[in-house]
Amino acid sequence: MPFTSAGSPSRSRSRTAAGLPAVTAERLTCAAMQLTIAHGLDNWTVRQLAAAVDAYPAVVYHHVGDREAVVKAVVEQVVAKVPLHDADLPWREWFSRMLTDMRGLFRHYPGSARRVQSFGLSIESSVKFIDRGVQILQGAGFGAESPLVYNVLTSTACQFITMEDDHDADQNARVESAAKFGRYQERADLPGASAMASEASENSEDAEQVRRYYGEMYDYAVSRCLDGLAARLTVIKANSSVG
Amino acid sequence: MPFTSAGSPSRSRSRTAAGLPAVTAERLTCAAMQLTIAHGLDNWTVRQLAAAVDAYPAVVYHHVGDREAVVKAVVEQVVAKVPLHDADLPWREWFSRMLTDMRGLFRHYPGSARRVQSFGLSIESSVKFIDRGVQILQGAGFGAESPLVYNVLTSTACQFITMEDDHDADQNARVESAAKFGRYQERADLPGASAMASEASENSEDAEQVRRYYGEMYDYAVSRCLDGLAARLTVIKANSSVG
DNA sequence: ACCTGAACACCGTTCAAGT
DNA sequence: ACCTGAACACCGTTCAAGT
Repeated sequence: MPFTSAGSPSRSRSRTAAGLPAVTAERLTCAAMQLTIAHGLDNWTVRQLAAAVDAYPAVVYHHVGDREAVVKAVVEQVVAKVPLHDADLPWREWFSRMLTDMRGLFRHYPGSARRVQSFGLSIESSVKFIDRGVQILQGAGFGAESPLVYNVLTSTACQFITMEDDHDADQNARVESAAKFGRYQERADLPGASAMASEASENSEDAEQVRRYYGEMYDYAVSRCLDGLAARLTVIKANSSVG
Repeated sequence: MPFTSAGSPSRSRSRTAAGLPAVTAERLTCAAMQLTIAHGLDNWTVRQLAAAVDAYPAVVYHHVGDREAVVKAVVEQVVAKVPLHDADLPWREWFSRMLTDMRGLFRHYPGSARRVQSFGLSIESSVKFIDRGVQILQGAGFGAESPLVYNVLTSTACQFITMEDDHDADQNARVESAAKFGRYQERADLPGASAMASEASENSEDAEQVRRYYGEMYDYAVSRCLDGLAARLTVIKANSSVG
C-alpha cells in the first residue's frame, strides 16, 4: 500500500486528499529513467516503479501501458538526449562524434543500448539521426549502401556499449571468471590463451582499470569499423568511375 | 506432478519403479539444448526443463544447479560444436571461417551468442579457439594488440548474431515497427530516412528475405571489420620497421 | 477518468521429508 | 544419494469496485 512514506501518514483513499500530485505518464517515465540510472533497464519492476510515485501497480497500466511500453518511453527519451551534429562535417568525423556521444549517454542508462539496437527503426527520436546520417553517407559516396553502412556503424557501437552494461550487471561473476582464467597465464603450452589471460588480468585489477579498458576497446572497434568502411568507399568510387 | 505422460500411468513415488531412466546432469543439459533450439535460451523455464525429463524442478538443482548453471552448461556444449580450423591458414581466412561457422551454430541455439559474449573467458570450450586465434594474429604481426583484435572480431560477430536472435524473438513487434516506419518512404523532406525506410520495407517482405538481409549484413560487418584490421596491420608493420 | 485493493497465473528457489 | 511435494517470496498483469 502506498502513501506510507509521506510525512503525514494519510489514511485517505484518494491521492488528492493525501496531498500527492496526480500521476501522469511523464512522471512515470521520469521515475523509470531514475530507476534505470540506478539499476538498469532490466532490473526494476513495475511494482518498484509504482512505489516510486507512491501509487499502485495498476496505475502504471492506466497511464502508460505494460512494462514494455514504459521501457520504450524511456529509450525514446534517452535517444532524444543525444546531440545531433552539424550536417557538413566529414562522414567519419560526424559518426565518430555521434558514436562517442552515444556511449556516454547510453552507459548512463544501462540496458538502453540493447533496446536501441533491437527497437531499431521504431524509435521516433532516432529518425533525425538516421536521416542526417544516411544523407551524409550518400554525400560521401556510399550510394545505395548508405542505409546498410549506417546500420553497421550504430549496431557495432550499441553492441560494445551493451557489453559494458552486461559486465557490471554481474560483477561477481566477472571477478570469479577472471580469476579462473588467470591460471592460463602460466600455460607455456598455450601461448595464445596465456597472452589473453595476461591482458584480462591486467585489466581487471580495479573498476577504474576495467572502465578504461572497455573505453579503449570501444574506440578501437569503432576506429577499425570506420577504417574498413573507408577502404570500402575507395572500392565503390573506383567501380563507379569505371562504369 | 510428473509421470503422467508415460504410457503406464504409474502412481509409484520412485523413478525406478515407474521404469524411468535416472536423471543425470547430461540428460538435463541435453533436454535444455532441445528446449533452447525450440524456444531460445531465455524462453524456457526450470519447470519446463524438469517436465521434459519427467522430474520435479528440485532435481535440476540437485544435478546441475540453478538456472544460470544450466545455461552455462548449454553454452559450453554449443561452443564445443564449433569446428577448429587449421592453424596455418592466413589470419583473415581463419577468422572468416570461424565467424561464419559461429553464425550457423549459434543461430541454431538462439540466445547462445549473447551468452558467449558475456561469459567471455569463463567458457572452457573457447580456450582452444582463443589460443589458436591469438597465436595466428601474433604470427600475422598484430603483436601486443592480438588479444584485443581477437575480442573485437568475436564480439562483433556475436553482436550481429544476437541481433538476429532478438529479431525473431518478437516478430510481431518487428512487423508493426516496419509498417510504422514504412511511411517515411514518401517523405521527400527526409531523404535519408526515406532511403532507410525503403531498404527496411524491401527486406521485411517475407521471412526468407529477412533471413537473407541479415546474412548480408553479417558478412558486410565482418568484412569491414577485417578490412579495418588489415589496414591497422600495415600501420603496425610500418611502425615496427621504423622503430 | 482515475485510483484502490485484491486476485490470477506464473516464476526461480529452498527444504523437510521420504525412499 | 536421489527424489517428492509443498512451500516461499517474488513477478507482470487484470479487474471489479470505489471516488
